[in-house]
Amino acid sequence: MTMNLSLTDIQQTFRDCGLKSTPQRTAIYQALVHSTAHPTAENLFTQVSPAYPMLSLNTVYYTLGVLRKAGLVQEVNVGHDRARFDANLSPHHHVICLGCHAILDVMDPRLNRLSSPLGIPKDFEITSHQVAFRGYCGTCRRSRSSMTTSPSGKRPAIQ
Amino acid sequence: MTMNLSLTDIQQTFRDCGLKSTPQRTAIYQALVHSTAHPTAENLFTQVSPAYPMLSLNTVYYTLGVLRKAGLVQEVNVGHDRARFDANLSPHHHVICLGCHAILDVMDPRLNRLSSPLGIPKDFEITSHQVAFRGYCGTCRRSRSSMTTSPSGKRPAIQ
DNA sequence: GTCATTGCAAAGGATTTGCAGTTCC
DNA sequence: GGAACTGCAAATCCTTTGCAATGAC
Repeated sequence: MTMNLSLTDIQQTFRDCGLKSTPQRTAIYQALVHSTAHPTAENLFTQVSPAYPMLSLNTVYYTLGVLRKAGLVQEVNVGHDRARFDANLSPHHHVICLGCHAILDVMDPRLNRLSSPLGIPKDFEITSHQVAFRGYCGTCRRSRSSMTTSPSGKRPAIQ
Repeated sequence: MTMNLSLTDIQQTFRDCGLKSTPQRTAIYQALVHSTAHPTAENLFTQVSPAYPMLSLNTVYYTLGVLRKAGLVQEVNVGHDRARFDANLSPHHHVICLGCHAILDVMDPRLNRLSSPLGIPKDFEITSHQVAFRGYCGTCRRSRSSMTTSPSGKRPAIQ
């Protein structure tokens, strides 16, 4: 989520990017801008559907593709599961909960200034970087600790 | 790629993890250990197939799943395309070429010591982090610059 | 008027599941 | 001997493609 964009703001954004402004497109983008949950295409479909019962999931995919190419949206990839989307355009990083797969934005500016990595070919041009922190959110941590605590304190070797 | 593991090393590793040692499993793991290319399941299938003509792609998936659960292999996710695998167990990071989708390991130890990120809930427990650098390798950079150079130097607004 | 966008249906591609036969321990 | 592993086939799930109708500019 970047900020509170009004409908007219969004339509102006579309115009600036040379995109046609349709009700579906506006609704999908607005839902994404106002979300911090990094929703999937289907999440957005479910959220926008009530207002546009004729909306098809295909349109959500198509729209997200258009917005991505226009640079208004980024795809966040965690695991090789379904794609998740983010309308936060400022450089930022992510924290991913391994339990519930929640994704949180991390705006820590120190992470934006990592020096170029050692040991890569000199002619490799780095254009961006992103840090992914993994761990367990409070809720998942609590439910895990009550589950996996064993007398020996050992974890099973597998899984 | 971690190091040069012999067949007996690999069989010992499997034994240590409580995994049965089969020819297919050994071949798949060996191929992965000796690769720096972060191959896909299908890459590994193609590579191992000649020696084991009866090998099924399913077995490759199954094996990679077993190795992942045993902690011998990690899945590297770049984009939401096919999963790629890495037998490098030491903490490390990745550089991804946006042109050819090559993935390089980055062993820069400074990246292993990032401080905990600001602005996340205090009860979120971070267990690991990984930095993904993106850019263009020398080859892709050269073919791109000869292609996209335009008099105005402007990039197209879309795509 | 033209071309992007939409919706529906079908296709595509990566991965998983079911199951019988085999192999490792 | 028993459980894990393998191979084949079919199923599943996310995403893309084809195409005719609609709508934005």
